[in-house]
Amino acid sequence: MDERDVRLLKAIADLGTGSPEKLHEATDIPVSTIHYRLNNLKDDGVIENDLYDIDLEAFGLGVTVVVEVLADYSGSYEEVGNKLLEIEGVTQLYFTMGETDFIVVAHLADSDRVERLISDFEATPEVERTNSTFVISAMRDSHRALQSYTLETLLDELGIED
Amino acid sequence: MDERDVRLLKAIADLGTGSPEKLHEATDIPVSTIHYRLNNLKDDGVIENDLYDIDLEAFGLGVTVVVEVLADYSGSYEEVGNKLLEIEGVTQLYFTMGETDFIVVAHLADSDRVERLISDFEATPEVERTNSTFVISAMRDSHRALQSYTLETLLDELGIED
DNA sequence: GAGGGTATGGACGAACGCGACGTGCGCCTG
DNA sequence: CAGGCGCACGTCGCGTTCGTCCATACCCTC
Repeated sequence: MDERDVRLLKAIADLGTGSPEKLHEATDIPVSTIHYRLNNLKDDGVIENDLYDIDLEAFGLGVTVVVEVLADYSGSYEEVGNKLLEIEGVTQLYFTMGETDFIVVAHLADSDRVERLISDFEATPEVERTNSTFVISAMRDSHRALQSYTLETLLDELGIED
Repeated sequence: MDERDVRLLKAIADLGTGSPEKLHEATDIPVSTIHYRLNNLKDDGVIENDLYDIDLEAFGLGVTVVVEVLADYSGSYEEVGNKLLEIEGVTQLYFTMGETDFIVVAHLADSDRVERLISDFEATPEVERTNSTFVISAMRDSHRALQSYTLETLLDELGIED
């Protein structure tokens, strides 16, 4: 995996499309080369399916951390949240009820990077305290939430008659 | 949104493809209707992009919960984890270091369903205690982890020369 | 039974997937 | 250093698939 692969994958993530033509426009990589690269990435298991889900482990972001963030959001929580969103590696950001204010899931290259992540958090003035938990194994880390449901349950819970 | 829409979206999630032909095989919905339906879902904002990311709020799974699970995994943690994975609504499951054993992110239809989720957890013999946190606002809930990085950082952290 | 929304089938042009082939570059070997 | 080999990249072309348009059929509702 080299720079071009990374640019390609990032373009897919940013644009939200797998269209070779669009990716060409964004990356300047010739369309045929995009095919060539994507095929290799599929063979290598970095790309998992037609939806371009990425195996973060294979890609090189194998470290997952869950961070609880306590913050003083005397302004609005959105304001603080947006600052946290700008920190690199933050994949999920939840504003929550209860003891902690934000819960963050981050995907990082290695455990050394966790340090930087935390110091990025602490460098945000509104952040008062953080509490990080290392993930040993991500047994499921999917955005395809519907997978975990049966069709019946979905119809049921959404109140749809057959 | 009706049964067919749900079947379509679930097929996309299960198969990991957006190919109309494959979806037709899986759902028995005519190809032209698949086009018709998917277009409507895009217009309605349920499907967000070419990667078929789903707006869970628009879909009807607008409630997010983060649950810490304490378990007795005298067997293997995989064994317990696999049981937890079977519980409907579990989108992410992390086996972690530290005080808690598992951290779960779940997407549910409404807050009533949280009750059932928790009782599903508690019904698992190995589970000793759970601690759930409601999400007020999911400020980012993306699987496209690369979005949060700049190209430079990615290259840097993966140790790729330009 | 008239009319709006919804669903389906067919047909056509456009886009895509993929294999075949050509080129350039580095590296080994004689 | 010449020649040969292999890999990565790019170009071309063809068969397939996709997406859209239009015409028709369905089905409630009034």
